[in-house]
Amino acid sequence: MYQDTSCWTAPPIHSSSTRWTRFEDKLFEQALVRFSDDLPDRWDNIAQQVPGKSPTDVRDHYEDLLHDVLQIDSGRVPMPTYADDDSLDDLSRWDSTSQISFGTKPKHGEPERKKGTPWTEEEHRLFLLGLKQFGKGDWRSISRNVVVTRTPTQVASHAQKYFLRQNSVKKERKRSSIHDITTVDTNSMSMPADQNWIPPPSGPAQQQPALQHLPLPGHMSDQGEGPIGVDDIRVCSN
DNA sequence: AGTCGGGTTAAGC
DNA sequence: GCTTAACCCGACT
Repeated sequence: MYQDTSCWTAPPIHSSSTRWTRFEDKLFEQALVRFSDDLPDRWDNIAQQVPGKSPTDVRDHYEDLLHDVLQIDSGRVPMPTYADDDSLDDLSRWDSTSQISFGTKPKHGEPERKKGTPWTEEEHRLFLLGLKQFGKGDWRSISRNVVVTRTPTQVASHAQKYFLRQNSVKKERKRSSIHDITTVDTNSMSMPADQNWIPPPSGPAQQQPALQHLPLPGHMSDQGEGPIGVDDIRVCSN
């Protein structure tokens, strides 16, 4: 029972460049995950997924969202814009079988075990942000409002691995992992122009530059370098 | 071949 | 609904 995104009974779409409907938001967020920030024409691609929106629109919207998150993060705003909205449930995610359409969708009712779509950097960053917003344990809210491409179960599972990694990494890390990213790289996330976010004064002087941009593994076949995963992103304020 | 990382799933609370 | 742990698979050593 896979949900084909193309089969959605799409609600009326208002393609105003200023107003974003829930549905548009969904399309946007899904596209956000699909087109990682390492792709050249990211906003063009994403814009194509959201009818009526221009690349500039989606980029602005992204910065808006990021800004919101950062404000929430810094305790200025209680809740995210649509935190209590649940009218988008049916179109917010795929079944774990189909997941993100990264090209490898199971044909049809395949009894086979699904491989499981790896988390993207983007998703992991969102996860970390959600973690800060809603706290550890509220996977449902995180899934619902932040990492909309993952089910609560998937988020919980990812969190489990993430925290396990955090613990084991203290001892000694063997291979690099996506979970090594523990800081949200807000730069690579396109900081809002106005830079309203004020990093909480974390006592002593440490606080590295909010975000470290670590190279992703991608394909390390030719690069003998130690690849680092999505999880190298760490939430900054703390 | 053994080990590790990461995703899914089932069981327990 | 969340946590924990087993399980599985792919990739790395």
